[in-house]
Order: sequence, then structure tokens, then C-alpha cells
Amino acid sequence: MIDKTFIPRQIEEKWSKRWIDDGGFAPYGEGEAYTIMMPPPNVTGRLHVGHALTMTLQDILTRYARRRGRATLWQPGTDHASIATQMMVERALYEQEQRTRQDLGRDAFLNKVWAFSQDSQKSIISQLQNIGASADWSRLRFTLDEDLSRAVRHAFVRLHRDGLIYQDQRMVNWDPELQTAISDLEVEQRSLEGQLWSIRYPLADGKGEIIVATTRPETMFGDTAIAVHPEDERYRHLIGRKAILPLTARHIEIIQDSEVDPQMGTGAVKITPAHAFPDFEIGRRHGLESVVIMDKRGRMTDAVPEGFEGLDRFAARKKVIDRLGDEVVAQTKIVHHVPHGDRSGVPLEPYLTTQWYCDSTTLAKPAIKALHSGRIRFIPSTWDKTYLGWLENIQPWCISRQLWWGHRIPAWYGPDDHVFIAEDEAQASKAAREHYGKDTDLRQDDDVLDTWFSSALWPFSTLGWPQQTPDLNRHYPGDVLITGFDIIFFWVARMVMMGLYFCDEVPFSDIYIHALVRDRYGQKMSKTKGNVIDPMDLTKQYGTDSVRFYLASLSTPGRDIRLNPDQVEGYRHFATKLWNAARYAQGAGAITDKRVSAQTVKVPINRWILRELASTIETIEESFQTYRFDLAAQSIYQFCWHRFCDWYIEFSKTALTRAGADSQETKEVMGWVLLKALGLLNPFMPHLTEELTEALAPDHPLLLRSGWPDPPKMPPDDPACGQVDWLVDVAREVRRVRTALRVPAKNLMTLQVVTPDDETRQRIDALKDILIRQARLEKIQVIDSSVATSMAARFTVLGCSYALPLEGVVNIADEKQRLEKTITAKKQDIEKIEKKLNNSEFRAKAPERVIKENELRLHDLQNEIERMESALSLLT
RNA sequence: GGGCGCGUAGCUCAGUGGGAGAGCACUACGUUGACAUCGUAGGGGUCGCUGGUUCAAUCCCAGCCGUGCCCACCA
Repeated sequence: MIDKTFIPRQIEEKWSKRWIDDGGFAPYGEGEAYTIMMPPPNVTGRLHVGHALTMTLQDILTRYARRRGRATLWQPGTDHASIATQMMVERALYEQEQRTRQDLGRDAFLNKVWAFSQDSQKSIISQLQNIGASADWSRLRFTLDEDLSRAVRHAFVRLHRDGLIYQDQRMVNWDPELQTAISDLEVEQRSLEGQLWSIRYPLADGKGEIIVATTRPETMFGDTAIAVHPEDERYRHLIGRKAILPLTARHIEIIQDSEVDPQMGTGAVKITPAHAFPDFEIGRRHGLESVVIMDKRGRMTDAVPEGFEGLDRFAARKKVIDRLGDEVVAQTKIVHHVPHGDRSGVPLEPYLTTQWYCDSTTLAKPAIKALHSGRIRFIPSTWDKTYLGWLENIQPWCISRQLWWGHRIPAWYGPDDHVFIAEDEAQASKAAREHYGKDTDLRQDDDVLDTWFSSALWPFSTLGWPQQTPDLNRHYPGDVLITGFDIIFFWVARMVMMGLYFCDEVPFSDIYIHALVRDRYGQKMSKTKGNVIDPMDLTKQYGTDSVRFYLASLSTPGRDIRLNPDQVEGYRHFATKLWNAARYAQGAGAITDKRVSAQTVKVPINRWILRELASTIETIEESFQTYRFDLAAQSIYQFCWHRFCDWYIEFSKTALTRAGADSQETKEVMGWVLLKALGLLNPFMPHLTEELTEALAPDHPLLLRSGWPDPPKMPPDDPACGQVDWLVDVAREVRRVRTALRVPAKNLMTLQVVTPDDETRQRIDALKDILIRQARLEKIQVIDSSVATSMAARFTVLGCSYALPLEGVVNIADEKQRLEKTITAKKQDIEKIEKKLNNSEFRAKAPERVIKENELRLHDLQNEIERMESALSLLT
């Protein structure tokens, strides 16, 4: 027997375990492969609600595909998250032991990070399993696993061999806090209020001055020119002359460059080639010297005047302004964008260094083409532009990081700094031997690769690449990627580039971009705002299945989710409702081991629920095709609650009291339909549906691997279904009257059917018992219009009139009011339709179908009003 | 500065060139041995504003207002 109360926790643990014990989630069968690559969560700690969402959607697709007979692989794993993880461990190390990574040394530090990441991975996997993720855990991968690392080195070597990875000295975005270069994508522009100082630079010949505006006076010691626009009349006469750099004795030239905007500041700009991107370019054009005045921590070097050496950049700024004194002729507040490191949160410095770069421009071309040619598509397609816009303007990708945690760059240097790129040290040594003609000590590059370099290989590195494994052949390319818009550049585009480059195939054809989960007020969740909701808390409170269903039902493409925990409760109610429906079915003797077919089922209510089931299956099917998780969820919800529970179960209460064939058929159909409904709901609520299926049908195989329901083949205009539709309409009308007239529930009414047509007679014959129960009637009479009772409430269904005699039911006034109200509403409708129909242009131009529809509606409305008006007159 | 969304019932959101919808919340009444985590019925919206296209606009187009996001080396 199914327990009286539903406790999500109990069944969730049970089923998580059962699935694993029963063989887990490895692909099986001979079906066509279906592959989803899980975006690997960082090994930095707890999952957030965004993870819960993305994993839920992936799991829904996975469970659906598996049951459609596809050999389904959902490849799980975790990401080493170079910067983020290293930062966390460094911070903890400092807090606990007041030591830095340098204190520990590279090897000892990396040991600590490994230990941390292993723990973290364990916790992440258990959280994922907690939300029911049916990924193939037996294939769990970590981006730093040995085989994945080999793939990274192999990729690096090949790209280098093909000239697509190279070393270059140029300006990078430098993070002075983390002391590493970062890529453009890791730069976050923050809009801040700052100061714009106008500073007097005297001319070297003593005849005048030039006023330069800057927000960064501390860089002035690196100035090697002042630039003005060639056509700026104010400064034309100064071009070619020299100015004295304040606080120093250096002379710098005033040059012209058309990049200078005469509108900005004073129109004269100081040029610091070593410490600003545009200045670097200008410096290169004009052959200016680059004077480096800051070290990698953002402190002044000794290339600055006395008193400034070693000062932090912000302290230096203050001091420069102080020392300049009256030479600062103006100071204005401005709001400007300042680049910050997305991890460290500190302002970045443009910095001149040698780094490894990847030629993204070349790799991007096929990736752009892949979208144009339809080999990949975004859902929703609004993201096309984002993807293309970035790829079309892509810059060289800085892939080296001055960090320890990550894939060490497979480059080895000889004593003369000759570089050898190889997949391992042995091969590098071999190359060195050939190069130098003898064994030589080599030194490996200290730097590691950008995390996203290894992530870009994920769709094939997890499958054994560069080996041509059976898995690789079977599961590459995959089918769909589900991810957030925030990593389209970081990850999606790069996977497409690398996939095309190394495997000649896009890694997936569909890219579903899911919502951003915000808080209930539409705010982004963040630790600093303190509005972060832990998905594990939600599942504890409402049950995993409810949380999954909630997230899916809000997943409309292109729309963010406002997470309101109170609303999750509604879906726990839904789960409870189903639980109780199953209890009822069990108690009512539902039969679950009998195959039911539309060809043999005869009883109208049974045919009706089959039709409803069929249309639900069709809607869900369509919804899955278009990734409309919301519509699929809504459709199954409607079916379970408002078709099966609200009507069918109620009907069955009458049908089951009858002995014989009808009752038997109803038990069979009820059991069969309920199992199908559970099957449809299963991808959304896997635990509950397995539990109830097992309770109802102990011999049923696990839903996890059982086939997806096919819609019963119902004819389009099934007469039996039409009869039940009529029943529903009439029952509703009677209930409406009862409520309006405040007829006490225990008073049974008589329903009079006025001169019914043959069809209506048949309907009554077939469904009389059920209608009596549903509408709380005493009996149903067929009468002639001539004997119509005067004191009666009246309504019309499908062109036939019905009356409810009001004898003994007092509230005549209420009924009058009800009629008047309906009449007014209907008259308004009539007016609108008449206006339309009387419009000659409408008649001339509207399609015949629309005209007919309107005429028909008008006719029906007029009929109804006529009857109601006569009913109203009878009441007076 | 460029680009992309969103604005429909109190709240969260579906939806369509031709009769405004769901869930929650609200109101009234509760009977029927699955369920009060429930049932039945009901109230509530000039579909952001203004114009245009159309026989017909919540839906298509333009502008505006509000709101959110992404991109961009400009001092």
C-alpha cells in the first residue's frame, strides 16, 4: 500500500541508490548515439542555483533520450579552474598558516591544491547526484587527469607546429594582485568616478606651456611624448617642439597623431607607451621609447624620480599630484570605465610582457562558417549575433598564465633560451639533442595554460582523443550543449573552434542557452549582496523533484528566472497530488499489467482520457523538439491534475460502482493511463515517478530505462469523447448555477433537458449516472418545451436547453441577477461581432473561414440570449 | 558609443494577425471514504505609451518611456 503521507527525502535517497546499483547511467543499447557534454563545474566549492537549472535541463533531455532508445551519454566532469582554485587555496593557506605559495614551493603547494580539488570534486558530485543528475558517473573526468592533460599537450604541439600558437611581446592586461597576464575576456569594465587632472608641461625653450589632461598622473614618469591632433589649431604651432616632463628634467617631443580626439580633455594627451594600450600603438607608429615605470605588483620601479621608487601605483598617484602643486591647473570629476580583473577585482595594468598567444583569428573562420551554414544553431537564435560579433572581431588569445595550478606549458628552454615544444620532456630532450648535437639540460616554461584552453577540448578530450577510440567515434560530435550565455565566448565558441580544427566536426549541433537565475526581485545573485540561494536548501525543503519541475517550468528560452522559493511549494503540492492520485488508483483496484489499446476501449470516459493522454504526449513531443521545457512541464501538469485527477478520477468513482465489463475496463485504463502519465513526468520528477510506478506495478521495469509512451491512436472526432466533453460542459453549468443561487451542497437538484436532439439523448443515456454525481443531481428528466417549469434556472449547452427547477430553492433574485449578467456580457460580444460582420471590407477581405466562424458564433449567441431572456421573463 | 532582451491579472509568467490565458495570491461555499499540501465556483487586465500598416493589432512596423544585460583601448 502506498503510504498516506509523501516524504520526498525518503524516496529520493532510495532511488538515487537504486539507479546506481542497477547499472548506473552508462550508454546502452544499439540505438543511435545521443551525447551531452556536461559543462564541468569548477572544483571550487558548492553548486549554485544556476547549476541546479542547467543540470536539471540536461538531465531531462538525457532521461528523455535514453527512454527514446538512444544510446545516451551524458559525460560528467569537473574543471580545475586554474585562477579561481589557486586563489582559494592560497587564501586558505594564508589564513590558516600565514604562508604564501612561494613559502611552500611549487610542488608542496600543488599537492595542497590537488588534495583540495579532490575533496571539492567529491562534494560537487554528491550535490549533482542529489538533484538526480543521471550522468555516467563511471566516466567522470577532471580537466587535469593524465589523459586529458596529454590531450592538452598534444593540442598545443599541433597548434604550435601549424603556426597557430606563438610567443609574442606585446601589451597584455596584467593583474597586479594575482601577478599574471589574463585574457581580454577576463577583463571587467567597471564604471567608476575618477578625477581628470590637467597638468602644465612647460615648453623646453621656455616660451610657453602645454596643458595635458590625464586620469593617471602616476604614469607620467613613463611619458615619452605628448600628442595632439594634426588639425587642432590650438596646438599646431607646438608640433615638433619639446616640453619638459614635470618633476623630471626629461624633454619630450610634441607629436601629431590623428587618433587623438581634440574634444577629449585638453586635446593634448601624454603618451606612455609602456603603460597604456593606445599609447603603445602610438609609440610604435612614432618610434617612441618605452619607459617601464611599474613592476608586476603595480609598484614604481627605480626609473622614477627619488621619493617615488617602490610606491604603490595609487600612492604614487597621490604623491605626484601633491608634488605638482600649482602645476595642476584643473581637476574635474569624471565617470569613466576602468578595467578590473574579474577574479581579483583590482584595477588592471596594461603591461608589456612576453606571453604565449593563440591565433584565434584563423581558428574563428570555420567557426563563423559553421553557424552560417547551419551546422550549429543557438536556441534561442538571438545569441547568433553575440557569437558572430565576437568571433568576427576576435583578438589573439593570451593563453599563458603566471600561475602554478594548471596545465604547464609544454615548452622547454635550452641554455641559450632556444625553445623546444614537445608533448613531454623526453621528446623535448630528444629534440634538444638533435639541435645541440649533445644532451643538454632543459628548463620547462614556468607558466600554465588558461583554464579555457583545456575546456575547449572537453567534447573530445573526455572521449580519449587524440586516440581514435570507439567512444570518440560514437559520441563525437555530440547533440546538444546546454549552458549559460556568460560563457559563449569563454567556452562555447572555443569548443567550436577547437572541435573543427582537431576533429573536422562541430562538437554539437544545438546550443541551448538557458536562463540566468536571479532572486525574486530580479537581482543577480551574489555573495556580496547576500541573496544567494543554495539549491541544496531548496531541495531539502521542497524535495528535489519539485525544485526540478519548478526550474523546468520557468525555462522559457530567452527569459531569465526569478527564483521565488515560495513558488516551489506549488510543485510540491503537485507531487503530493499525484501521490494521492496513485493511492486512490491503488485502492480502487487499478490494473497495471494489462495493455490497453484505443481499438478495444469502449467506455466513453476511458476513451476520453485516452484522447487527452494522446494530445498531451503529442504536445510534450513537440515541446522537446523545440527545447520548450516550460511548455512540456505545463502540459504534463495540466494532464495529471486537471484531466486525470479533476475529471477522470471523479468519473471513475461512478464507473467503478457498476459491476461487470465497464468497471473492469475502467480499472485497466486507469492503471494504464496513470503509468503512462508517470512515464511522461519521469524526466522532470524522476524519483517520485519511479516510486509510484513501483508501488502500482511491482513488476514494471525501472522507468529509467523503459520505453517512452506512444500516443494512443484516437480518431480525430471520436463520438464517445464528444459525449464526455458534453458531460463536462453540463456539469460545469450546473455547478455555476448552484453556486450563484447558493444552493446548499446537500440539496440535490433535478435537471430538465428540453426537447433534446438524438445526439443529446444518446449522451444522456451513456453518461447519466456520472452527470448525476458530478452535478449533484437527484435525477435527469427529458421534457417538452411546452411543459417547461416557469421557476427554473436555465442554460444552454451545444444548442440544447437545460432547466433547473427552483422549487424549494429560494433565491429567485440571484438567478435573475445571474441571467442579467450573462445576457449583458453576451450582448457585448454580439455587438462586436455584428460590427465586424456589417463591415463590407471585412466581408470582402477576410478569409471565408473567419467569416463563417463569426457568423456561427453570432448565431449561437443570439440563440442563447433569446432563451435566457425568455427564462428571465418566466421568473417575473 | 554599438548590440541584444524585457514591459500581458496583485505576484511569477505562457500566448496568438480574427472570441484575453495558467500557476500562486484573493473572495465565497464546502458536500462525494485519493488528497484541506484538497474540492467547487467567483472577482480581477483600455496586453507600457503614441502613431503607422491591415477589413481586423496585445501580436507586424516606427518612435517614445521604463527596465535589464552584453560588447567597446580612447586621456
